[in-house]
Amino acid sequence: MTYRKLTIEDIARKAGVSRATASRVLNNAPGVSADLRTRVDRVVADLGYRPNAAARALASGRRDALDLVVIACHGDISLFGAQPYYSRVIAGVLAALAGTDTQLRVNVAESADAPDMLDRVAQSVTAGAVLVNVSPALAARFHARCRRAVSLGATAPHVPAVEPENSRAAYDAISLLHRIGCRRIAAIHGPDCNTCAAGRRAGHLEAVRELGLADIAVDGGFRREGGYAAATRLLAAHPDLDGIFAACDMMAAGAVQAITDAGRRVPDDIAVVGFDDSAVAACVSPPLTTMRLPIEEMAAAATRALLEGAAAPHWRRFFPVDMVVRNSTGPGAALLLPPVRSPHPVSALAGRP
Amino acid sequence: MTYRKLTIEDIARKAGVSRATASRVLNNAPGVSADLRTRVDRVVADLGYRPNAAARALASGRRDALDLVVIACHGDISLFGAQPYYSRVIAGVLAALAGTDTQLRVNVAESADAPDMLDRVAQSVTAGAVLVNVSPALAARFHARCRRAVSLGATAPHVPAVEPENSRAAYDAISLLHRIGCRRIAAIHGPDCNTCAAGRRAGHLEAVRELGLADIAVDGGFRREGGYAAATRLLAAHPDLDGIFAACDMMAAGAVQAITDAGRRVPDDIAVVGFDDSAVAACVSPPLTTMRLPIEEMAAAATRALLEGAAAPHWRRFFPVDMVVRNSTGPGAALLLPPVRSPHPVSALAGRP
DNA sequence: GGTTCCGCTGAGAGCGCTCTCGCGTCTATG
DNA sequence: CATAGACGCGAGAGCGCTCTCAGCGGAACC
Repeated sequence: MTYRKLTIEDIARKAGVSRATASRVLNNAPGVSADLRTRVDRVVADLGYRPNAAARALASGRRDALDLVVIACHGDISLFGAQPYYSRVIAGVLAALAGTDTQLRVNVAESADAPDMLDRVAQSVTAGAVLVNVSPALAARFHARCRRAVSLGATAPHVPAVEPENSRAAYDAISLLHRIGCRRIAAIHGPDCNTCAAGRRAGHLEAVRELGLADIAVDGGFRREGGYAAATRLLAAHPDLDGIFAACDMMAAGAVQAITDAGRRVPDDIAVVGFDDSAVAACVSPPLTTMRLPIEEMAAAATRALLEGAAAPHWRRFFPVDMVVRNSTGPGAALLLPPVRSPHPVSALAGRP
Repeated sequence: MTYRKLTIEDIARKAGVSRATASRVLNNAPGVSADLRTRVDRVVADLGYRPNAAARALASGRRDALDLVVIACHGDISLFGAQPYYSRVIAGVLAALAGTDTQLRVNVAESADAPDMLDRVAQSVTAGAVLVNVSPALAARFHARCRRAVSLGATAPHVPAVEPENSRAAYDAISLLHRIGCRRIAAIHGPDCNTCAAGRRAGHLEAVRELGLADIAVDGGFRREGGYAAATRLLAAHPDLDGIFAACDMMAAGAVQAITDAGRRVPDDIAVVGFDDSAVAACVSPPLTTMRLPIEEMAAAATRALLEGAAAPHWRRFFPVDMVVRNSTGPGAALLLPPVRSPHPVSALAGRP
């Protein structure tokens, strides 16, 4: 099957119009008579013509692609496959992109290669970029070069962002543990270089301060095995532990396993709260009480802001993180009222990382 | 900060060479003196120049991007976020792409829009496309237009493919259930339009035939809720059920939940085997015995074949699916020898879908 | 010294598209 | 009836790059 490459020239010739008119029809631009428009449309349909994206991008300066930029901590690119988080981000972006015939490009780099990768992406003119876990400094530089960027999560002040209330949510989670009676609460955090992990850590510290708890915290690397190892260590160091807050569900799942393996019970001996409300949360036994991060919605909002060009430098959209009470915090937790929220939950946290 | 767009012209001028020479240096083409080469390289580094991808693609006809093409069943694009499968595919592709400065484009469409999307992707010349769950007919058409495509999973005969032994693995899973004593075994399958689901269904049917089982099968849509609903129905219809094979771990997790909610025990009353060995498998209680699909490795292999241009029409690479025995099949299963495998496990299955 | 060959370089013609600009036609206006 | 404006259309100049081809100087050979 010889499938000769069609160009707009072919279409124009076949339809008996100029290249310019054909282009106008293809782009739904005004200033074409209905007659010619249908004629061109038919030829396009008959021949199955598709404009060449590269040529279009070059000529127009616009791009048909939106970039997702993810920086992996410590070169841990494999986290991308292990964490449900990222596929949920992609799902959200794709949902917002559906029907726009804008394509999604996925760029993942380790922190070491991050500046290089960001420069490359910034240079290629795109519909925009959704930045995931890009440090504030790099995000700022990126945004300075290519104005079309939105950060998923807290970042530099003048970079537009979609932010979950990480800090607030972590505070709420620990507050819940406290209210069901836990007094010796530990936190298993994500890696330092992860911006979300930092926000959750801040919330933990605030809870420690306000509730008069000891600051017991370890890093679980956002992985199940890390959560298992962290909980094992915590259990050994603090035999009186009665509550664990994990900064993601995968780590919480590992922690539950470690607790069980150590011969303790969840939630009777130790209550556990996870974070994300990912697919695993409901699969764990007992099912995890967790903080529902609206990842898909946030990613979709960031994408839409980019497509609509609505993302001015200080544009910001905050997403509440709701508590999903399941069994890992015991039967009592469900009966408790949700923690009291201020009307503008975020203002209280302004200035926090 | 005024960040004027650099072109190769700027580089050439600044380095005192022609555009052609600058281009040669940028592409590591031979025929440039070491002197000029270093001069150009330094200017590029100093100015932080990045060639424009669109212009490069247009001029060379090559593309710096590799496409991942996913067709979602029944318009169920949200499965992308709910199934760990897809992020593992992406992780595998990204791993193979690391260091090649080829970018990944993700294209997801519902079955209804599939022909349209495939045409668009086929038209834009790319480094190649990894086809996930594209029907054999569409894959064949796609491959006819753009020779650079590899299917992940069984497909049309002359489309290159990386195939897991789905059928064999499903057979092995059910055979395990049979060997630990299950006699009333049901299967929870994926949606018909999913090619992997079809392979697993074929293996189930073979097991039914060879082991003399009843053909009890329902569709669980590759989702946890679907698995829960399916198991609930199965339990009601077949009170004597003692084994369940689920075509993915998410459905298996749902099934375990349903069994527990129905007051039966896993594995004591009903043994369960999942598929994929995804992140949830280990989180479920009891942890799932499952078939480990080397998704990342397969995706990486497909990607490498594309990059190296090794994917001739009949190119094929088969991946064995190993059994991971955990507790959902009881303590006895671990003691059983793995099922006997023929030396070339796939040849026996040749001609199967 | 003349010829050949070879390695390095630059000029220039596109790649397929968009978009400005100007021309011609057609309708409202004074 | 002349003029202005609006509208539809085509010509043509790029977008930033690659790649062929011709030229040029120097080494090798007769």
